[in-house]
Amino acid sequence: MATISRYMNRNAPVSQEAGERISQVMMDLNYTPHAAARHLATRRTQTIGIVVHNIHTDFFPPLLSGVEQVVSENQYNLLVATYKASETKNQPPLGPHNTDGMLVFADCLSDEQLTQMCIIKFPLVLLYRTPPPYLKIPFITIENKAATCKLIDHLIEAHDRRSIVFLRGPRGQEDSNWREQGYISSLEAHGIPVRSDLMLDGEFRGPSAYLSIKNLIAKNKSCFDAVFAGNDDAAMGVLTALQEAGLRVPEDVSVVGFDDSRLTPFLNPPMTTVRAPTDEVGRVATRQLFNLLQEIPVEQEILLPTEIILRRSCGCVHELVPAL
Amino acid sequence: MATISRYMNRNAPVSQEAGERISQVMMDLNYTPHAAARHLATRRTQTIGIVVHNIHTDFFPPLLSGVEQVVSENQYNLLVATYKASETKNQPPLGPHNTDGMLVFADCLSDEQLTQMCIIKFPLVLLYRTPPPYLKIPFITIENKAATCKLIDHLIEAHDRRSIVFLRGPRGQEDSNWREQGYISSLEAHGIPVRSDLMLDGEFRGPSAYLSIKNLIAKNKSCFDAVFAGNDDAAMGVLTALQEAGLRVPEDVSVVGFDDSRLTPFLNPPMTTVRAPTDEVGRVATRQLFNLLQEIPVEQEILLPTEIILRRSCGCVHELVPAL
DNA sequence: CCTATTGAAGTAACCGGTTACATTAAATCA
DNA sequence: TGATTTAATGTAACCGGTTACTTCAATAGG
Repeated sequence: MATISRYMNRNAPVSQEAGERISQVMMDLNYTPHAAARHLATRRTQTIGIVVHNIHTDFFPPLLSGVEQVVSENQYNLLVATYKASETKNQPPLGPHNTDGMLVFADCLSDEQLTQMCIIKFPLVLLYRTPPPYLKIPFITIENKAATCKLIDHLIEAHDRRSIVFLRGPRGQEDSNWREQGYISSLEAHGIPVRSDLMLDGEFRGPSAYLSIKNLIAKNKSCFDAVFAGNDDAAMGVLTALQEAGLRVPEDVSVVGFDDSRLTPFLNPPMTTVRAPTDEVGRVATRQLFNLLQEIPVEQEILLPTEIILRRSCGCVHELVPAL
Repeated sequence: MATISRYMNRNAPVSQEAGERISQVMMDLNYTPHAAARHLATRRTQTIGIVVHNIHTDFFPPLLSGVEQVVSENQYNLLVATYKASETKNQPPLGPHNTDGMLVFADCLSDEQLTQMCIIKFPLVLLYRTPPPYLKIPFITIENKAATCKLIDHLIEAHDRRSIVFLRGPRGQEDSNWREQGYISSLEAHGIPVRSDLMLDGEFRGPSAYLSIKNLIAKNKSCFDAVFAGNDDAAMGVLTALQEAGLRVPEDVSVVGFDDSRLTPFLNPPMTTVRAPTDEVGRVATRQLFNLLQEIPVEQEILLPTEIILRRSCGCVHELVPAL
């Protein structure tokens, strides 16, 4: 038995002959080692987990895809769970009991839950959020504020927009706050007053954004000339609401998003947005996590750059054909 | 120890007092049971797996999302792996050793691999494929042929298209074959000859579709007046190629897709396509798998209906605003 | 030639739960 | 009241591997 184990793990010498017999018998019996037994004995699950809010918005696929890529390169398994601490009293479905480490998206886990996991030294990497100040957890974020600021600058300077609606993301999500800061600082830099009646909920989702814009239009159709949608998903909802109201994009209203998700160049009109390297976030974060697992020192903080992408929805002439 | 186990699994009476002590201590110690130990003892992993080709195309998110929903309703874990038997010699990353059952997308696993798993009675449900005739594995498919046929009928009858390009999906994927059958039978029903020079590779992916159309245009710009793209992803590639060549959609060329993925109504022009209940496939399949796990008899074969959705890309007037 | 080292394989404890079986006390029954 | 059932708990084997420790033979070193 021990020899077999040593053969399979190649962690001690095994005679040629024994090796051949083992591999022969393994073939004959169609043997695969029982993962649970191995996990139990080694205390390693060869599995990492990722906790996200949901899977079906355009935002997650590239993230998951990046994660999955690195995970399979490392011959690990990937457990995917949807969970949001603020919406349930259940324990998180993933943790030390079934994974070796975890990627945590934004506010899926509460500060207390993170603290618990830190106490037991459970390897974590945070995506799109910073840890509470008393915890040392590596995290990956993207440049939100500067990009948003530039985008708003562009609306103001290039397209002479002054009444720019800002759609917030979900409360408690840092990206949303930074984008708000960028919005405000751009307005202030241009001496434009920040109007709270133009700052609405969007929740980074189409339906919610749609409703916000629809309500705004119901109150006063011409009180705004541009919309920063929060993200691309919300931007789609904005387009719908504007179209319903007979407002033209970009002639009457400029619309800009965030993420540069795969479909933005195909929208009508093609959407001006901020390119965020979502798949790269997934890859980098997963590599960080694997480093943690091997106790290789990791950078505490990684900030990935973003870049504004001008297309037609802000008012720019845009003759480029969508890239694939 | 046994009492604790019984308390946690509630499968034998435990005194009130003992129960309280246990739960108290569990809180104090911040105890979570070790999944691997449990798996080893019970021979159940409380985990199901899904094998797909990749995650990042628009097709998979709704599928995964549907699966994940049912999985978490059942308090199970979900292992996600990308794998394609035809592209590697490695063993599949998922199987009896780490899951209780598996969902298998299309041709991710080979017939031999399926056979192996059947021999050991490993619960499987197939997505978008039928099992080889000698295996009894429940499967979920969608109505491909009739829908494609109707869509081609529509191009011919409503828009007077005669030279309709057909972009194939990946070889070995049944959906693609059925769609081809639908295409052919519609042409035949209208007495239009089936031209092999109009049947090109698309692989259900944008870049591939783009190249096929680009090549075709290079040969003869006006040899076709419509494109059935195979799926929506490919349709996006088609749009790009046409746009580059200065061909207008739908005036010069009608373009239609398949799937009705989330973005199709937002494309420019909004895409005529076939609505496939992808998330429902995920849910239904997962429910089937859970039935198998509990040895509840399941339907061997489930065929979900599809429905054609007319928008502007085929030439129909389309005033509806995209729904969210 | 004797000892130290190395290669290969065996032995058994251990990982952390589950569960069949045994035990004991309390409750029910005739 | 004694016999039987039921509730609650204890005991220990077991799930299927890993690995520290041991054994033994072959080889190298002095």
